[in-house]
Amino acid sequence: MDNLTTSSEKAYQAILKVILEGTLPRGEFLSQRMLAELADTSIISVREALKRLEYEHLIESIPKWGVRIPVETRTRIKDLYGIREALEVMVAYMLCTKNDRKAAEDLYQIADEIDNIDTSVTENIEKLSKRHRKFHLYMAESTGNNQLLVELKRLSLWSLLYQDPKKVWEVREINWKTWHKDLVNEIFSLDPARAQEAMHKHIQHGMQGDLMKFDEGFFN
Amino acid sequence: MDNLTTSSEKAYQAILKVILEGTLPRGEFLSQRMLAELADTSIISVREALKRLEYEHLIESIPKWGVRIPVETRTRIKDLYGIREALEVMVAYMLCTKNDRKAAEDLYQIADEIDNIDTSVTENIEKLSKRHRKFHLYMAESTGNNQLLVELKRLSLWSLLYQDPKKVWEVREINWKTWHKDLVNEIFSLDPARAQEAMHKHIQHGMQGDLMKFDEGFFN
DNA sequence: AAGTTATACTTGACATAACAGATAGTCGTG
DNA sequence: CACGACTATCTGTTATGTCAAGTATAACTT
Repeated sequence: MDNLTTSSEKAYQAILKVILEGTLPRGEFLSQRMLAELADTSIISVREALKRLEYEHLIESIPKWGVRIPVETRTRIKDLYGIREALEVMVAYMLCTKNDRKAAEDLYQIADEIDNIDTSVTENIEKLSKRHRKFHLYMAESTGNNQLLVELKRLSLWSLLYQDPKKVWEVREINWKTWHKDLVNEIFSLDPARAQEAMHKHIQHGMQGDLMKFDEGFFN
Repeated sequence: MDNLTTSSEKAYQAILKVILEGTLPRGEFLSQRMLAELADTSIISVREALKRLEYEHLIESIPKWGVRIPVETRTRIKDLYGIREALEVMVAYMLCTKNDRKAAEDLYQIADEIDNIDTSVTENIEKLSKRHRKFHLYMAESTGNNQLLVELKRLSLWSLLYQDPKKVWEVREINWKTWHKDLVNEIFSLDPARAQEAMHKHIQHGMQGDLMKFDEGFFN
């Protein structure tokens, strides 16, 4: 956990916690005073925290009216995944044109670890989720563009909102054993078109999983 | 100009104004009280405005120390252009796969307007800048992904920071008369690889112009 | 004269409280 | 019973004042 030196940070962490726990109802407006009491700080710190959370797509703010946790819709999911896809494809493109062999080897190894995890063991699922996050962040780091990393982290918070990993991974069983290794190979194929197309597919595949969850009414 | 109903908005507009005018020195820390006096509001409204400006990459904030207009560096320019490139390439990709003929025709017309403006007339330069902005925003709109538009607008504010259009456009004289029309043609070529590559080139070309300005010491 | 301490002043951060707008409930009147 | 005005009480917004921390300057000591 970060420093809780500043009061805004304290408010941020507290609100983030209850959001991720899912205790707050979606769609209903949240009272700033209530949140201040909950976080044991003042309203103004809460407001700063809310600004940040809005920026991270975890809440939406309607001026003069308040903030709320957005109700998910298909279009919202698709839109945010679109941003994610844009950034990740750019990562793939940059890695491809840079052709950093060290990064290629490291990534291949991480990909191998991911592909070989036995998902039938429930304990492994969380581990898989962590590895997968590490995988994508490592790619972003390897581009050398720090802003890309920042933006991707900002989005990754949102996707934590529905982290029931069982559903997420189930869908991907199709071509399981080489799914991530193939991606790495395509990225480092020295052909930007192939690299980008592989990443497009990768992200879109993930989105399909989340959309299925949505259709099944996973988000109350 | 937006509603100046809220006080934060007022502060935001006032601070944005002085930033874009370039009257504030880069690198030096700005006093919140001074800004509050300048915007004729209270400190807290200024603080909210600063948070937003930080998200828009116009200022950077160092906790417990204050905010300042960042000194530009080559890496900062390249990093932010990287984000821009990611989003714009995604726009191109989506337009290509959607293949909306109406959008194609509209865009071709705007591109034609841009390509045919006589840049030797100084009055036209601002017009050109506006058209170019419209061009890119129209593309983003046509994707149907609203978030893409939001993110691009957020970034476009930053690039306004060095809007001395003479320099910007000068560089692009090379293959002038069909530069934007070619881009539109490539995007709607039905080949995602070509669409993306054309947009990569387009943005990178713009970046090269700004980097040249930077090397010439354009940003004091 | 040099170094150290004290003090006044600046800054950002924050809490409290006052303000404005909207809503819901209630009381009173037709 | 119905309907309109008033009030109590929510809400977000914002101004004022306070606090702590850092900085420069003055003052004192050796």
